[in-house]
Amino acid sequence: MGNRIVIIEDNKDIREAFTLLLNLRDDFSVVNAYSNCEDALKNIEEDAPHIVLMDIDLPGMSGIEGTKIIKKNLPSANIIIITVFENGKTVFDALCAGATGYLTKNSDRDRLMSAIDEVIKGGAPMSSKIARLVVQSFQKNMNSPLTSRETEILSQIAEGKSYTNIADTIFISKETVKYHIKNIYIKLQVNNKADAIKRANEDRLI
Amino acid sequence: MGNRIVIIEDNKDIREAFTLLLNLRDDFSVVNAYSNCEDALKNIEEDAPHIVLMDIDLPGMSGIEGTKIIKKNLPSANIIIITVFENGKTVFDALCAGATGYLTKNSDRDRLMSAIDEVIKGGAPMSSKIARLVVQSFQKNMNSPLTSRETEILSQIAEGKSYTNIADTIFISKETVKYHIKNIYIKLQVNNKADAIKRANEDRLI
DNA sequence: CCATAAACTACCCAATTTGGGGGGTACAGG
DNA sequence: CCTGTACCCCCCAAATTGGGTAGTTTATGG
Repeated sequence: MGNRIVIIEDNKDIREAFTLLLNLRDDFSVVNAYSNCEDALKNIEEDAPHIVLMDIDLPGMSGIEGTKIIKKNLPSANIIIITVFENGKTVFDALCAGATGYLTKNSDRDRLMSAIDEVIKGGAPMSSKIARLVVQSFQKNMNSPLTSRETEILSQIAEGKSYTNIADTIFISKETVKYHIKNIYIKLQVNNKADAIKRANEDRLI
Repeated sequence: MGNRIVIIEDNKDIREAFTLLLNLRDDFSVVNAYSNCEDALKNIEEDAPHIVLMDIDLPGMSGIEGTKIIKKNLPSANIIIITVFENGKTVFDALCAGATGYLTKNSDRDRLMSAIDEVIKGGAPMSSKIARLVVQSFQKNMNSPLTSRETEILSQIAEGKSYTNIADTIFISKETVKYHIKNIYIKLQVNNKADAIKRANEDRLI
């Protein structure tokens, strides 16, 4: 029951260190180690990895692009990103692309091992800061200037509904919907739907 | 430097077991343990906890409602949910309410300790299944019927932009935007914005 | 090399939506 | 009693939307 592992990392030293380290475990088997996504993709179906350790900053295609394509061609692969990047955009791009875990490169060797174990057990290993970023992305603004009715209506605006449609779903008149939207626009200092939705997302109002 | 901890858990045995266990550590100090949110909220500012261990299924106000109010009154508090629920809705409601961590009740005592350590270090401890749920919530559909241009335009529709606005931001004519939207509607089998956005969210197209 | 898909542009039309301006009632909490 | 919130109604002009039809160009793959 050796778990098949593929490594994609352009730094030769790191690549070889990972390979040696992981092969020490008899339930792990590094089937291939590549220096770029293009080469890895040529063999991804034959390699049939359960787990891919993926760098982001690679020559040619980025690890995020590579993640998308691997998940398309081999959806069962669990991809763990290992990178120096810990800014929000990169993290969320990687997760959207289909990454299962996200470790920063300061993680020690034990953490790498335990991350793979976690993935096998159905988890999603992340470095502390990354996990906090991810969790914070769900949190709503606790000091919204909007009333609950206004928030409710703004949510539906963000779903693309028309005033008429909103009125029908929350059982008030269209005129009342307009009344609330006018107040929302005043409070958010905007004067159209798009800007209101933008503010709502920026300020986590919905 | 004792980290102030408050426990909110209606089961007396668990509440007392947690209290005893945590007080074994000299860097932890359980300042109070309550059986419901209402009582806890009366003293939350004097208790001034760094960390709150919170059950969800409580008499009176739920732990999720309680989390919202605590985060409103004491935003610096880090709330760790400890519960039997591991369904998606409950998890996301808790995170939206402001929870920093989420453990299921089958977690062992060491996990409880390490979770608190993680929170103090700036992390967001989650049980394996929960972390996977959270990470999966970001993943896009790899088999979208839409072309990349269509996806791009649908995203902007979902941001509440008008055709004109979209046309200007991606430097194509308004007529071309209309052309793409017609095709999007055909592919998604809808005939208006709201339904398209709904389908896009259901099928994780954007 | 040809077929196909994708991206692009254009014009027509009717119905709906939107944003802004008024005006009002009712109820709850400080 | 006053303020905030929620509710409802009218008017208006401009913009948006959805649907139809009719093309060009570019790139990719069989």
